[in-house]
Amino acid sequence: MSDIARRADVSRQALYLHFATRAELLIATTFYVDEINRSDERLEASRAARSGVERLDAFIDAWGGYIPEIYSLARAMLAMSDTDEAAREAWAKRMRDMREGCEAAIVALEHDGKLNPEHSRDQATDLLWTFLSVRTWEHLTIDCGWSQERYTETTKKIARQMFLVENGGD
Amino acid sequence: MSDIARRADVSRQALYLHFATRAELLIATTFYVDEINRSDERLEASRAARSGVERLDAFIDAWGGYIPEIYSLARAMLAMSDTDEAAREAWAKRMRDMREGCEAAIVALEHDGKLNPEHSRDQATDLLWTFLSVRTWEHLTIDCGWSQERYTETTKKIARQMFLVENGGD
DNA sequence: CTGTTGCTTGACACAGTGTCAATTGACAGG
DNA sequence: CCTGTCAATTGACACTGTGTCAAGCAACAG
Repeated sequence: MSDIARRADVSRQALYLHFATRAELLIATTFYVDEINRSDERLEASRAARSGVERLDAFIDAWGGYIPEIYSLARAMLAMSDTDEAAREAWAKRMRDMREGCEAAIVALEHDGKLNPEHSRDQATDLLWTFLSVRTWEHLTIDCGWSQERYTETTKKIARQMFLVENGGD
Repeated sequence: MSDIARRADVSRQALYLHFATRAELLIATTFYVDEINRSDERLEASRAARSGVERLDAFIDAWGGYIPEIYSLARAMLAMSDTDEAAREAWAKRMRDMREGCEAAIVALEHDGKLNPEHSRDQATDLLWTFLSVRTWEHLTIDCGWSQERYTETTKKIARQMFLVENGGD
């Protein structure tokens, strides 16, 4: 809080006039960051896609490309979630919203008759949700040293490999 | 530290006679837990496997089954890694060791001529490493509500689906 | 001139980690 | 029996970080 106050050129106590706790400040920051990054517009492309495969690719590009923008904040929120119930719930809600995007992509595949019957809709959604989690991104880019581009391309490839009933195009 | 001391029926200061910092205590605990859980024996089965597919399955069973045993400690280590360099390095080393198990399973597949050429050895290793990470286990079992059994079975299934050149048996 | 608003300074409480000094009790060896 | 050592004890302290509180100040509107 001291660091933030200094960077914002206000007193530490002034922060508490606006945010009751550190967690609350962090949560408010997530909304602000979404706003300046126009997170909703980013996901527009995937909703506009015609085929299921297109939608899957577009969603992976959109969300996968968004993660690096929010990673620092995501880390802070995840760390906060260990001790703060409100932060945990706020982050969980954002992730549930993101899961809906995953589900919509899987449903689009299903609608095209292209969803691999090895996986139910729910299971495919859970798996896609996991591949696109911040932790998975963190592991592949930071621990494995993959570039951002390699991350999105490989994620698209394995998603097609796993979820498509016929391998539809690379 | 107070809590631990109380549970161990010693004074808080006695802990500092044995472990210089909280991080050091945590790191020492990981060695202890490995010892009482005979973590090396668990991975024996996968080394004994004849075919690559068998080895892959055995490794997923062994490591996947070990995660729940160490999860609390892993969480503590991961949280500590945010602030403590020694803890980060200790955890990273354990994970690098685990990655060798992943690589050995992938190499065994490769040796049988069964590794899907879509993925290089390194890439397949990184992906298997990611699927078997504590964070992925955490996401699937805790956030998605999967049972432990479902986690290992599904992980085996997607590993076969992704890494095997011909779908070899379910 | 006055009341309100938003911020300031400066103090404090509380929890947690890590340090230090003095003391105690057990135990082994001369 | 005395003595040194060792491991633990109690009790204090420093330092950091979060959150609270009170008093004061500057700007601004009516």
